[in-house]
Amino acid sequence: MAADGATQRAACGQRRVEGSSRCRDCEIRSRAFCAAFGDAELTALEAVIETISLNANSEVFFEGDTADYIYNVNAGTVKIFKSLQDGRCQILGFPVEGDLLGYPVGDSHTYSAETLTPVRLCRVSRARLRDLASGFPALESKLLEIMAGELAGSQAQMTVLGRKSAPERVASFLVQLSDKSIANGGTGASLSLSMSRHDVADFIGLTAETVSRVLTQLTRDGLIAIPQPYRVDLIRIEALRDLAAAEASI
Amino acid sequence: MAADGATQRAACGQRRVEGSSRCRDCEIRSRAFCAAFGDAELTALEAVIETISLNANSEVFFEGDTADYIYNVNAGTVKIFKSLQDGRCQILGFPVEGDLLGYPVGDSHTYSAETLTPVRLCRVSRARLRDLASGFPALESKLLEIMAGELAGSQAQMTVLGRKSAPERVASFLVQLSDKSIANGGTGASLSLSMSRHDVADFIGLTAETVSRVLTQLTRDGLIAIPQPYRVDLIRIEALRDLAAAEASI
DNA sequence: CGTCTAGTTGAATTATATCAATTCACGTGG
DNA sequence: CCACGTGAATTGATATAATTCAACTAGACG
Repeated sequence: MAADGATQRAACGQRRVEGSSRCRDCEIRSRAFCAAFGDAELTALEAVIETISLNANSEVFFEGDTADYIYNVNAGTVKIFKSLQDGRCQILGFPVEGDLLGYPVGDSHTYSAETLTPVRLCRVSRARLRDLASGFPALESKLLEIMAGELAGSQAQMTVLGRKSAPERVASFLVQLSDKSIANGGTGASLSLSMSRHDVADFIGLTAETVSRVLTQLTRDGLIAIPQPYRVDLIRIEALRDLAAAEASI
Repeated sequence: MAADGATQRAACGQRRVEGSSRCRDCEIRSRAFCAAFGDAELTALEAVIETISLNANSEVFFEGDTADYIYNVNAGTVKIFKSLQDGRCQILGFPVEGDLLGYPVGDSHTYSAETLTPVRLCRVSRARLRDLASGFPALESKLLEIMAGELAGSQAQMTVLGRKSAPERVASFLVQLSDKSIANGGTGASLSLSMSRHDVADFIGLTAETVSRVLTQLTRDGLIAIPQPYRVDLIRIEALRDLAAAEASI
């Protein structure tokens, strides 16, 4: 469904820059950093933003690249990850619509970003954004809020990676996707995955085989159902939450 | 050296509030968020900050507590961590002098904080800080910069926890401490640990026994020396870096 | 001088990784 | 429309890194 084979290099032709967009009409603006801008400032924002379309499996940027731009995901799913020398990979997250890609601080990107599905992005020059920000303190507030949210998420994921068992990790991952789906207006009961088992494994610190085994076991136990490989129905979501939430309930 | 036995609850008497401090004379101001304030604004800051002294092994706050204050570590070492229901623990970091404790966003603390050594803290009411911030946009910039640094650190640690072997984890930890020591003006060759083997284990996702075994092996291999349990000399630091840096060198 | 805790070391266990077939889903081309 | 080929997912057998359980050692402190 999502992956279509060869991880072909994103030729320039694949990266269609579609010119300035009309932020006024943007459906996800309220969820993105652009929410910081009032109607009055939108014109300035529109002049600075470009929309880009990418195929599945194309890179957006690499770790270490000069960070001239930051991006907002408009549609589709991206994976952001760090690579080790011998090919090991740690996926840091799966940004979707409304999520920020790249950080407003620092000279170079601290992770690589690659699309999992066809993706539409808004691209903003960091230099221009900085110019804008000087006039709108609300923007830095919003960015601070976003970064704090990401930091809290990273720390929760550190707990998953450092201290949870394989079934707990898988359950945590599913519950997390479910919550995100609910936040975006879905029911959270039926998930459409846009990443492979291997990507799931690289996110929660396991191997693809172990992820597969755990999913099979969860299916046998009646906690989930997998009608198609890229679809997961959460049947007994409270049981999944219990498994995931080895966390102390505050 | 650091731990002195029972994790006694911090009685109120141990939390000595010493009143307002003179930020002007603060030696670590340049390294803390207060660096955002110019000489002119320091008076306002001084009126809002309180200095607090804590014994070793006292809690600063718990995960879930209402976050009325944020803190700056002035001296000593703190551990910040998340707990699971059954007692498992993931340590997120070991803030030292100049580091921020608690985040300027969100209603409650997302982790617990406990001192490892005697600690001096600056405490600022978040409400008052917010008032100050409205006048000084530089403060939010500084906080954004700090949060971005912490986020990058968390993501690096995710890679350690998700994808590295036990020796690589220990080496990563030692190199990280060494770099921090260098950044603070030390040589980075001789480390004074303020945390137990168990705390190290809870930070890098291992058990205390495994940490101990790896340290013994690194000693046998001549990469480090451990003259006292809480002191580690890095003998062949390049070899340690190689071991730690399974990371792709950009 | 004895007690207590942290640390180290050893032996046995186990969860997960690794290696190796199958099976499955899906797009392609006949 | 169906056979085929391809990559992903699943399943099984085995290996192994790290944990667990347990004993022992060494400082620290009363």
